[in-house]
Amino acid sequence: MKSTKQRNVILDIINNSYDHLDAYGVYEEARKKIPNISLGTVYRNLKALEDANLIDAVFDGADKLRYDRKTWHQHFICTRCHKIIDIYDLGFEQIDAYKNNKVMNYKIILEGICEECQKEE
Amino acid sequence: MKSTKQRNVILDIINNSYDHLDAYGVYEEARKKIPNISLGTVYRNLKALEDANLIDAVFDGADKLRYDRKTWHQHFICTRCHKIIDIYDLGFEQIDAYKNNKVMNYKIILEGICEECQKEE
DNA sequence: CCTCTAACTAGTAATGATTACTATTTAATT
DNA sequence: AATTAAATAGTAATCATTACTAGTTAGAGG
Repeated sequence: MKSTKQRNVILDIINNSYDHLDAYGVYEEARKKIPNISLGTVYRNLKALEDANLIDAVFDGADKLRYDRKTWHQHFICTRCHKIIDIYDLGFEQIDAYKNNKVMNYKIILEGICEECQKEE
Repeated sequence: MKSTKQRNVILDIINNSYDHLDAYGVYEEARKKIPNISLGTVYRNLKALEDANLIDAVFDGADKLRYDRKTWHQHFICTRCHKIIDIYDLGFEQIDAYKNNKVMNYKIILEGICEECQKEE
């Protein structure tokens, strides 16, 4: 992976933001540094950085992917407004009630390489 | 919510499938019962059924929403082929290694109504 | 340094999942 | 049975994302 000005700016934006930006939000931020950066470049790099495990992608529960720094934390997602709230201090015993947010459901998603894909390596 | 033939068929398909169908997959199944059912009807009802908490939506990690019955379970999602595997017996102590699948990451997503949205009620 | 080339970029067009729209039909209440 | 709000089929539109193309650049090897 080559190190380009565009890629570095994008990684920087994600690493310094707590806003769970979507691709267009990253694009808007990036234009402040590189005014003629292309939206396609933003999408391509977000995907490349995610594949390289340098950033995380979070689905907002509605219709869009949002991007997030790698610092270990979990998420609370509001099913009404689709706001994403970071959780740093989640103990399993508190899954049912997280602070003042009404938890209706929780999902534990394991991500990795399935057996079949491992065989193909 | 009115009870229609279309809605009942769609709910039935989800409740009797272990395939994590996407909207188009549900559409194809539904057409076996109602040949001229409209794709828009499928989308509208999937969303309505999800809002009514009768079915679940799962993001496949790539680009599509898939629908799932409400039976309590968790998911393993392959980051390579985006296969979704049901997990019924997840203990927290085994999060790091789930059967023969290589778990690279896990996400705990709490879903509910955030403080601000609660105030608006 | 200089050359070379694979990887990258900007800009634009295309794709594909999802939503919106419209005229018609239907569930279910009075 | 009459009424009507909600639902439907079919189609058009939207919008997030990806693909394409011609030109540019990072960085490896001489």
